[in-house]
Amino acid sequence: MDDNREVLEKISACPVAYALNLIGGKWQLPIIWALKQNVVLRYNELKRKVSGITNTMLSQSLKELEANGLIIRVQYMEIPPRVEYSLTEAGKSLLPVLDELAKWGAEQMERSVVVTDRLR
Amino acid sequence: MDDNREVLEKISACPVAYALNLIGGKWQLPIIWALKQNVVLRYNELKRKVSGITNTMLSQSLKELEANGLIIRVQYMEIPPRVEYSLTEAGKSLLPVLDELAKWGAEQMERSVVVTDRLR
DNA sequence: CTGTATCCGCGACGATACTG
DNA sequence: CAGTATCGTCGCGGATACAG
Repeated sequence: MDDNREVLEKISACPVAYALNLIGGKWQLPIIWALKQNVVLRYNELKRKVSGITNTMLSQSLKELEANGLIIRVQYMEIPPRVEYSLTEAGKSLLPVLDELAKWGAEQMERSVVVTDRLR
Repeated sequence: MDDNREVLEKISACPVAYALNLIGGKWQLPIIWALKQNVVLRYNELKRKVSGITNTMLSQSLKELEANGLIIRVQYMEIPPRVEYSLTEAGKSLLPVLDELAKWGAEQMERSVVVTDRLR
C-alpha cells in the first residue's frame, strides 16, 4: 500500500503516463474499439471481433479494463453461461480522445508512407 | 517492401494503431514531453531530463522518432561533438492530442485513486 | 560529448489443455 | 460458453564497456 503511493506519485507527474497505464496495453484499445462499434458483446463475440487475441490475453485484458472502471461485466446465471461486456461512462469518455488520436494518426499516415517500425 | 505493404494495410485499418506505432514506445512520450518544455535539447540534456532512460534506449528512441519525422537531429561538426534535438511540425502537431489524453488521464485519476496496475 | 556493441534477465505474450 | 492453468518463447529493455 505504501508502494502504491510511491507509484502513484510517480505517475501523477504525468497524466499521459496514467492514461497509457489504463489503455496502453496491447489489446486494450482493440477491445474498446470493438465495444464502441457493438455496444454490447459476449466473450466469444469479442474473441471473434478482436482478431488474433488469445483466451489468456482477452480474459486478462477484460479484467484489467473492468478493474480500471472502463468496462462493465454482466454475468447471467444461466446454462450455458452468458457474460456481456460494455463500456462504462468513463470508457465512453475516452472515445473522443481516441478519435483525436486517430485523426492525428491518419494525418501522419498521409505524410509518410513508410513505417519505420515498432510493430510488435 | 511487399512485407511492408501488408503491414501497412493491417495498420491502415486503425489509425490509432498507427499512432501508437509512432509514439507508443516506452520512452517516446517522455522524450517528446521533454522537448515540449525545452524546445531544443542536447543528447546529455535529454538523458538528464528523461529520468531513468539508458543510453541504449535514448539513442534508439531518438532514431525512431527521427525516422518517423517527429523530431529533428542537428549535428554540429565540432569538438567536442554537439547534437541538438527538437520537434518537427509533425511532432508539434501531436502536442494538442497529448493534452487531450492528459486531460482524460487526469479525470480518470480523480475517479479512482487506486491503480490496478500495468506499470511497465 | 555522443553515441555503439554486447550480453543477459525478466516479463509479456502465445499455445495448449483443461474446468465449471 | 466462458473462462483458468500451465508451460514455453521471444524480444524489450537494462547494465556495462567501449569507440569516434
